Amino acid sequence: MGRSPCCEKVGLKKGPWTPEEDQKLMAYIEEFGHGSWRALPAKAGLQRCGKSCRLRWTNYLRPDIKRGKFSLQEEQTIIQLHALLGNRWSAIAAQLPKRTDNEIKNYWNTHLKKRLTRMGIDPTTHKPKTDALGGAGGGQTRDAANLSHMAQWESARLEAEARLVRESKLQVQNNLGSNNTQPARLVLNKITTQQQPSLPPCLDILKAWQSSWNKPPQPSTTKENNTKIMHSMYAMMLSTDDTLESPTSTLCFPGTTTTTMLPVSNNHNNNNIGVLFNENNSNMYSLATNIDDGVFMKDNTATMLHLQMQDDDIMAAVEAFRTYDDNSSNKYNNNNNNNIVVVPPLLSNSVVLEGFNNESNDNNNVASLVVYDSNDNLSTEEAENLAIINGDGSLCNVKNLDENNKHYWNNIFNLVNDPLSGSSVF
DNA sequence: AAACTCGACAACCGCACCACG
DNA sequence: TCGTGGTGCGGTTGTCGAGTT
Repeated sequence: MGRSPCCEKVGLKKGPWTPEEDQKLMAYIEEFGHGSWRALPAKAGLQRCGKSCRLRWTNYLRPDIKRGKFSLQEEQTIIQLHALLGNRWSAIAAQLPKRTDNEIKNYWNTHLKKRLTRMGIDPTTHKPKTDALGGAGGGQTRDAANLSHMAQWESARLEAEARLVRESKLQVQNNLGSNNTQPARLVLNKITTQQQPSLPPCLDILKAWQSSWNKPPQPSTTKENNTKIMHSMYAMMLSTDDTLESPTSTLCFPGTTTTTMLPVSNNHNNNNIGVLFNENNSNMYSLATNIDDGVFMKDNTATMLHLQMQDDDIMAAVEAFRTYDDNSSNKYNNNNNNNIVVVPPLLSNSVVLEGFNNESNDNNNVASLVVYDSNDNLSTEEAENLAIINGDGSLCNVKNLDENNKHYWNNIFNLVNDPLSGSSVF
């Protein structure tokens, strides 16, 4: 036996609300409060069902609702919490002041979800789609990149989880008589904006996302360069809808026969990003070197062009690298190990991102995305496979990843169990 | 200029949960 | 304990405007 409907369906208006209806609803609630939603429409003179009134009020008319575009930090929080909580929009909304669950849900479905999908990340699991990219034999390039993505997102997810556990613990403490009556949401927000020094040594892309947007261009230092790397690699990837579909950006990769230059920015400040190379008719791709504030790139005639790129381009390059079809043979042959170069902005000569192939002697054509910092004196051998930029700018080579992962949960539990460890919040 | 497509967002629907008598 | 009303919640649909053909 079904329950009775919340109101008589017959004769009630549906569909978009008119300004007059909004005015009636607001006027009534401001004067009397909403009280029983079921009884409200008749009292307020509305031909609506109470449920419709409630939704209209909670999702649109409420005075404490912030409308408009989501900020970077809000996006960051949504992704973090979604990785942890899934489609629990109300729980996510509870961490985003003045945003409704419906608004967050819509924003996720129309923006963030698509963006992640385009990046090859399953928006449900927050892990790379291994099968979506792969044809037979094309896996290893993608595997390497996917591993990178997986590590990044897993790190973000675990960090969010740690935060939530801390929050829960804090709430328990409050319930046990603490004088701290600050809502947990505020605490969580504070945590969100601060980094834990003891975080697992994997990339926190969300921190990068946030910090990169918060920081204006500054003179280069190694540390700042690292921040900018994050900006280049991930902040752009995640924050720009058109990143991967730049109408002016056409990348050429092994197996293609033309060389296409990436678009050249007119913006000659240091925010630009330089990208790559193509050495045509050779099945090889050359490392662009002598990087100044742009990049040298070879065209069809092997003429070195000094270019400056916009942020979108770098992600086009990264995505193309990550998804490029390596089914055909001899792409990473010869002795040319340097397949892709992505140059972050504000770059000194000491930091580059490189795509490597170190398996040229067999069928395992592993083209990996490697972060190389000359300050670390990484040899090619050390840099093989995969490296990840940590949240603090240091490097985490994939060889150490498993070992690092072993410490993930320990770190999380340490954060939870030791309120003083690495947290300025407590 | 009209028809069509698509994205964004508001709104609806139905189930689940909770409080209360 | 059970029935009922009220509300929360997540999935889905509808509407509208902008862009494209």
